[in-house]
Amino acid sequence: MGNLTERQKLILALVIRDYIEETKPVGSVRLVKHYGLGFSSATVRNEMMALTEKGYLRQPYTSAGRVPTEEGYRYFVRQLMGNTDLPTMTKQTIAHQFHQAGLDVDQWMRLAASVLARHSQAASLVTAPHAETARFKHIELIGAQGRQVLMVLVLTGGDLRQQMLSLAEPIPQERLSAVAAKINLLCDGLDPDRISSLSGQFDALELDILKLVVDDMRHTQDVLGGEVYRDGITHVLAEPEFAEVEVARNALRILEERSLLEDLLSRTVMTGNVGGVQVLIGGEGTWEELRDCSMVLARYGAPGLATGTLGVLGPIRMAYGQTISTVRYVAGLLSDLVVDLHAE
Amino acid sequence: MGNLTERQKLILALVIRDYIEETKPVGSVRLVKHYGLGFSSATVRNEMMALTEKGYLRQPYTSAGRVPTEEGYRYFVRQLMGNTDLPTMTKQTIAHQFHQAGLDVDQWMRLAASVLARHSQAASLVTAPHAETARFKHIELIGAQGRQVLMVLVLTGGDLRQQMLSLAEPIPQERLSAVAAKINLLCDGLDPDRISSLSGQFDALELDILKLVVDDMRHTQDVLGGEVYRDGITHVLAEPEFAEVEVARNALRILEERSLLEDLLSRTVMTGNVGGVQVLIGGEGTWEELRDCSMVLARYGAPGLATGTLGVLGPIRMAYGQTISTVRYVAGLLSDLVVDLHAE
DNA sequence: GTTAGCACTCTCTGAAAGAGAGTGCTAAAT
DNA sequence: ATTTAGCACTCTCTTTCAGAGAGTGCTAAC
Repeated sequence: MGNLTERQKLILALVIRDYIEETKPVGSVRLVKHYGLGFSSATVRNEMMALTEKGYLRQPYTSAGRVPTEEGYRYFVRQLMGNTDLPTMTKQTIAHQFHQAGLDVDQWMRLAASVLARHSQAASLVTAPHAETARFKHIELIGAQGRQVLMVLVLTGGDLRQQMLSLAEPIPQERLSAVAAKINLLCDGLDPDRISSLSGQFDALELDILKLVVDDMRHTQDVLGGEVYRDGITHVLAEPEFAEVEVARNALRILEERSLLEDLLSRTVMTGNVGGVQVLIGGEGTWEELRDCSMVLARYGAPGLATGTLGVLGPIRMAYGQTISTVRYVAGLLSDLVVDLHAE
Repeated sequence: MGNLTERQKLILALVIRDYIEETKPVGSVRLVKHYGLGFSSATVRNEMMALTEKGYLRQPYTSAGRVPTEEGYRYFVRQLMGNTDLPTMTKQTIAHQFHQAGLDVDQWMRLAASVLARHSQAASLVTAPHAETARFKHIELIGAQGRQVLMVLVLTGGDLRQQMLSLAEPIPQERLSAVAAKINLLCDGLDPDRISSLSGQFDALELDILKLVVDDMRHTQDVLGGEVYRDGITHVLAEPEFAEVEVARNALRILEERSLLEDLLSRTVMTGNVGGVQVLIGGEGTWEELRDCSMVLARYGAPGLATGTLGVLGPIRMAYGQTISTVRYVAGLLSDLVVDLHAE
């Protein structure tokens, strides 16, 4: 599939650009006229034929204009696009919004989803940051009415889990506080496995609670342990490729079904490094559900402390440059947040 | 708009039933044949004319079959439907699922959204329960690294709020614990206003924190203070009336935009009683966004303790009987949960 | 009050025709 | 050896038109 000449690269890039803007097959004449090329439409036709041969363009039907193939988009993103970056103005506006939100993680997540959705004109997705390896930090047991007890579990990295317990018999608050104090003393900074190994030093009530603590800590390590924030679902519906309801359903299922999402994330961004942006174009042969759409994903956070995932889902005909730089920039901001939360 | 004869009621009910099943205008001949009526199609035509006159039916175009108007659906829901109830089997299955979920509120919410979506074949919506009047129960201040402090605030009813604070200077954990203990002692069971009035008894650091506590408590009283759980968005997209993308967008915006939702809920279910189910058919002249869809909403919980909202959004051509009974039943289950969590 | 009969209305479907856009090829020009 | 002009050809999209079909509303008989 030999390499492309400079002129072929130019034409491929222009076809993609034009198709993204106009949503209809790009013809040779239009290309020459609209972008003031220094050669004739016949030349463009010849080059287009070559690009079609190589699998980067295709014709919806004989003697129609050209449309980029998925392979074409991939080549564009990898080789042609260059390192786009958001305008400084845009960056400042976004950063400003985040600074106004203070240090509330929930706010940041919501804002991140909103910014991603607006700037990429697609559906966005943000998972809350959580520690990769959960370590115990603090437990609090607060008696509610009767046998009900609220257990609040704090893990390193600020992960917080709550749970209502229903005990066999009412326990006075003093006893609960004592239990919490003992656990806090003995388990400080330990991972779930270490905690399990300490069972000898606790009585029955304490062991009951420790078991819940360990379960909760293990659960927190899942990819999607925390909340998932979404936004911009209506944007993708506005795109013509999602006019077909079946296509739209398929795409939204990815955002909606936790199991699909978990599978997808664990096999993509979770294998990559923080900071890198991954682009999935049209399922890539692996994900049937993604057949008609693309995703731009990134992992953010501080490795070892806490990480999360964010990304965007839109049509394959997506403004990759703009979207990738937005995802990268927001990932950077959220990484800063995570570091700030842990910084001294 | 005089009352309807028994036969007119029967015909209206059958038209609605048939239209819900078949999604196409109902003709007089079909009605007679398909439901074995004891009178002729000409009679049905006469009655249909009367029903059209009264505003309960309409014709998409001259000499087409009849389709229910919104007014028709409303009459049906109010007068004709009777008190439907889910089959005992179905109820048991649902209840069983909930019991398996233990006492984890998050699980219950997710399950409720899932059950509602599946049984009504529409998009569902559940808000977590929270106290109507927030009362202080417990505060915990946990030093993270450096000047960062995690504040965990527990309110009566099990509402839990967390927040990361960034203090002006590092404070040792002993001091933080002392502050928390003092606040716990003095504010126990108080509402935000009372807490504000105590300012004389605290020093600067304590006042800083108390201010955050009060703000957080006030925020919790909002309709949508907590998390919103959604499910079944793909169901509504499968309905033919949402094939038009504009219509689908409009409907999904209601679910997506917090501000719209807040307005909607505060002006409907929040004005009603716990237990009652409210049905909104086609915007009711008030909500432009709801023009092409219906919602079935209910409030659940225990008044005075904690309440939440749940509901379903689907096309106007909705199986109201089935949906209403599902919403009612799930609301009942969640109310039981809330009571359980507070019971002694 | 109910029903059969019938003319009429309106949509839906499919076929046919014409317009338009764009290609691929050939042969000339650079 | 490229590049370009010219041109026939292909395929879709839109419009038009006619016929089928479903269902009504009216009238007159039961």
